[in-house]
Amino acid sequence: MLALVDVNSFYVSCEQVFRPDLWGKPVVVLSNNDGCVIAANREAKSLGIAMWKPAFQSIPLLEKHHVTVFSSNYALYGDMSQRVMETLSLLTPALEVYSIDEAFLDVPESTVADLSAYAQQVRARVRQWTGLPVGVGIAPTKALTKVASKLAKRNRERSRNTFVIGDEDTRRASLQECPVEDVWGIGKRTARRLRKRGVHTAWDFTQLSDVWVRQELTVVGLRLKRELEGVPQLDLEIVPAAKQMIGTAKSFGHNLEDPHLIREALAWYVAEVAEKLRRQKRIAGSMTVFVETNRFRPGDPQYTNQTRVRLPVPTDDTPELAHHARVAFDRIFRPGYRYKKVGIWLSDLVVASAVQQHLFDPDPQPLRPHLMQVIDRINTQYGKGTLRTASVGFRRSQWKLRQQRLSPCYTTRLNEVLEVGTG
DNA sequence: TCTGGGGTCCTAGGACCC
DNA sequence: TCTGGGGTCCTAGGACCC
Repeated sequence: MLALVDVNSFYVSCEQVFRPDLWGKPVVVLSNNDGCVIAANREAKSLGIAMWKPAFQSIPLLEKHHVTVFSSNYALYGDMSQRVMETLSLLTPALEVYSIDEAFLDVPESTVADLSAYAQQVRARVRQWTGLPVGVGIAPTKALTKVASKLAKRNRERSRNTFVIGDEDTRRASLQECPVEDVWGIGKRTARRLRKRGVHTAWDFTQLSDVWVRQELTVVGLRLKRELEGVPQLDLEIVPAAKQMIGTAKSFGHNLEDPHLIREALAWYVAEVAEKLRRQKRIAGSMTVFVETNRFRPGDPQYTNQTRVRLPVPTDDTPELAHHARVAFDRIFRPGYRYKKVGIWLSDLVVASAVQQHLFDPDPQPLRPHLMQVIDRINTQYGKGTLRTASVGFRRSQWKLRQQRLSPCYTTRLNEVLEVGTG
């Protein structure tokens, strides 16, 4: 049996752990750039606050109900996530970290006799050690644990945030209660198609023929059907698979027309992504650079383009990557548009030690890796961008994201640690 | 005025090879 | 008048996840 553990309203709960005065009150967290509401606790949802709506459209409602609003604080959420995962790892023989707030656990043999008790134990332990509330869904396959997890949420009081699909009758009843669009792996588009064919629940989906599912929804759909039937198709991935791409693409605080400013933003993103690459001990063989105008302003002329560059030698060197990124950018930049976003993805990643030198590399620079190490160390200690290439410039305030309601980095910055008043 | 970011997997179709 | 079959690699685009 597998267990899916997920933190309730994860981002909001992280904020509340350090603001206990906010438990029981409506709280939301905004996306990057303070653009949309992306997380809301139950109290906020019950006020009718919609997710993924532009934040400025929700402001009247937020103010009317005195909802507390935070910008996203990924340093905090990332660190809290690690604490949750470490706690869970002590409660299971095998753990897959599935996302920032979810993990699949192999249920220990010794607890199979009383799965509900195990679920409660997991909940209590995470609560005590991290302060965060979690839900637990237990079932024989990953897709079914997802269904169980939904049901655990639907009736929190009765289920105490846990649900077990342990026998055939429960499986059938659970699938019949589960709307097809709530099934893991069935998105909006597919759900619409399925509903047109009279498939309304997860159960209906399992009644379709294999042939049809394979043909219309590819092997992915077929795998899903089996999983819902209780036949495991997806193994626990205990060792996280190496990333195939590493990238970053963030919207600007304001739309930009000036290519010089966009190049500076791109240089900053390159530095971020190169550092990520080095941390994962990988080098990149190619990169994709892309630009986008603001698609939410249909009145503006729209333009998006991307280009892929194969690097002469795979590298993790920031200036080298920045050079190629700039060349790529100049290839796709067109004047006369108001740009919203520039992004870079690195791919063809290989283990750094496996680097194949270019036979005719005109300018091998054996000291560069050391330079990168020094830069990374300084920036870790003194803050991102302390030491940077000149191409990043000094005008970050003209494009950086808006974060007007950022909470302190309680657990990762010494000078922002929570203080307990003395009187 | 203000609408997220970071990923994965799959398929179709074109270019190219022998 | 008639123009193969089998295969790989690459890119673009769609769909999905959290």
